[in-house]
Amino acid sequence: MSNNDDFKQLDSPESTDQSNFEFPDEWTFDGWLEDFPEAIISGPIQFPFNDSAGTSSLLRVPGNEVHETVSERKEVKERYAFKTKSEVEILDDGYRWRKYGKKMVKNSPNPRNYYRCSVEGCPVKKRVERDKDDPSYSHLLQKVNINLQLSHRLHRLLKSLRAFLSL
DNA sequence: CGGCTTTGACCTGCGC
DNA sequence: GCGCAGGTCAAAGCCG
Repeated sequence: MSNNDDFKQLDSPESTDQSNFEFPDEWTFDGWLEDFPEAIISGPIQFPFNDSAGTSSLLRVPGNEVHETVSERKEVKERYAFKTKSEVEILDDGYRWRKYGKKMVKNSPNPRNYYRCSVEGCPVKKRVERDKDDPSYSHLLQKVNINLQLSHRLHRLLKSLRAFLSL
């Protein structure tokens, strides 16, 4: 599987509203945490690259199954995982989030919070959990259908990634 | 009053 | 089948 080809399939609509989106200064991205079990199980592909926030990493977490055609891939719920450093639980990423659940999870002193996009018809969900070792970090796992709108943040990360890969 | 959070209950998948 | 853990639901309450 070619990583570059894979990402070329992720064409998301870019509305006028989204095009001017900028990262808040408080967002910093760090390297991927090795101990994020879900990503490791799914077979992570890591793409290090730079953007305006400094050295960054984006981890795409594909489904366990390999889908060879575009139509098959469109049925897959894509997941994106981040580690962000911020005291703020919900960053302004252009979505309106509604919290729908909170659970204590095994092997972590911190609860995991579940959010869904509160705009009608918007299928995006995310999970946010504080790092057990450094509470100033949050793990964020975002689920989005690839043939629907990506978040502003993902969109920009993907753009940076494409630029990096095309060098 | 509308939109949100809270929180216990419920559902589901998985390992044994 | 059973128990556990993760994910979701939905009623109640809060707040601007």
